[in-house]
Amino acid sequence: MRTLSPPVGLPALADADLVGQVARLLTQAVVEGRLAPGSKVVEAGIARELGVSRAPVREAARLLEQQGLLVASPRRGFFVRKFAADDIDDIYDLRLCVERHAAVLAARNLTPETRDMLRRQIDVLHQTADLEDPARQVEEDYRFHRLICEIAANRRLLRLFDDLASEMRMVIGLIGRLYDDPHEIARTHEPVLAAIEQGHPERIVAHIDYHIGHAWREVGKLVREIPA
Amino acid sequence: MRTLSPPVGLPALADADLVGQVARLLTQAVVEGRLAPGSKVVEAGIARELGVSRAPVREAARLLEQQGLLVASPRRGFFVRKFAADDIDDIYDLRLCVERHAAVLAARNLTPETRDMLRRQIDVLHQTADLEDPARQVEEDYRFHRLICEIAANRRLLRLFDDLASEMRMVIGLIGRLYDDPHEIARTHEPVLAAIEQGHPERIVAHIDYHIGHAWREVGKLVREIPA
DNA sequence: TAATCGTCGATTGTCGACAGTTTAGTCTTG
DNA sequence: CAAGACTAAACTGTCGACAATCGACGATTA
Repeated sequence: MRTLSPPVGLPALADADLVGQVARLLTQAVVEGRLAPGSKVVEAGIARELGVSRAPVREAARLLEQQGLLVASPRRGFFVRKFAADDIDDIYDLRLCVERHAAVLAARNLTPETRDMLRRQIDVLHQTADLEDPARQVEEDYRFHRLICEIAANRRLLRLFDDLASEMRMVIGLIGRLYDDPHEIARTHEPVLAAIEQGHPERIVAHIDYHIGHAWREVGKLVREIPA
Repeated sequence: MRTLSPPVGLPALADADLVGQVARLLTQAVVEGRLAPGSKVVEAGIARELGVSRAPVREAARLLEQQGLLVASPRRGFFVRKFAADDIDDIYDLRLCVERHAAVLAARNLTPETRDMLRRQIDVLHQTADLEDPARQVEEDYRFHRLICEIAANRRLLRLFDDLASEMRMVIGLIGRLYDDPHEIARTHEPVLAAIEQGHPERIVAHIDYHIGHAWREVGKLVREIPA
């Protein structure tokens, strides 16, 4: 008798992986602003608060360092990253570079199935727009762009997008609010998809530039308004 | 009286940073092939061999994981990354994306000083070509491309380039040999610089594509010849 | 009075130890 | 003889402890 677990899509049982949990909690604390930018993250303090030893906290901190949420200073500890206007520009400039490339590749790989996935995600964006849940809206927005990277079928590129997304999440978290009209945002994704469907690299790049350039300017403006 | 330490050019005291040293030694071992791809990296073993405890080894391993040299499998440990042909394509495709962008930005920022730095680095490439030292040649090659990223003046982009370079170093290390004629390689950098000096984005991209596409094809060929 | 030195508490870097899990090897069984 | 169950060794994840180092504050000196 085959008792070998037939793979049902179970989400891998909320791991007993301490490092991951600590990393998630720290990320939340940072994004929600409970840990102010520039403030020190004391290993022993976090460890005590969570009831674990310093080892997992340390590893989680190193993880978040690589993700750009914390910065490590040898023998002085970890600090919550401060974002200057320059950092915003660096991040969005790189994002532009990545997504242009991803979109062109995605157009090349596009199938009816993947096309529908993008289409459906735009629908989700419209539905989410009614929910008055900005965090969710941002998340679904990223999901659309992440889909493009998935369709581009370059794992290294997808990982980079995820790293950038986590940095952007932090920035957005610091700003607090973001979009004025979520429906408007949802709509602006449509020309991007249309360009990908049509497949002219130049037109794709132009629409990606417009779309991301818009976000760039918005975020940049807000960051300059509320400086550290 | 101002006795405030007048800055004498002291070389910043070679760090006693264990993690960094372990990371460097592990990287060497991997690049030199003493740790075969796919083989397990046992924390306690490395620790004993280096006369340190497992803690710094663990942190170093995590670092190399983020750099793509090792892969971690929960509760099973770290393994030396195996590169398939797909991985090569992913990496070089992303490199192409990054360097196109960097070169265009570099052209925009180019000053007489930075122009000369690039020019001089091409000279170094020619000089190194006579040394019959392939590792050094590859290193100086990267230095040229890294310079472009520095001139582009996007720190996030520079970090990405460094990450990609470390992955490529590993691949090159596995292949062993690389170029047939180092002088030829040195020469192929000249049109890239010329295009950057001229400043037409399209021409820059075209030359970058040609230059990196060449390396891509060469490395790809060798990887397919010597599969895991 | 201002800059430097010395001291003390707080915090990191590193270590050895233990528990639970994985893996390799052996034995059993159909 | 192959496949599965069992056992023992090896390894990872986590912990608490200790020494080295850092930052702050008060003492000291010109």
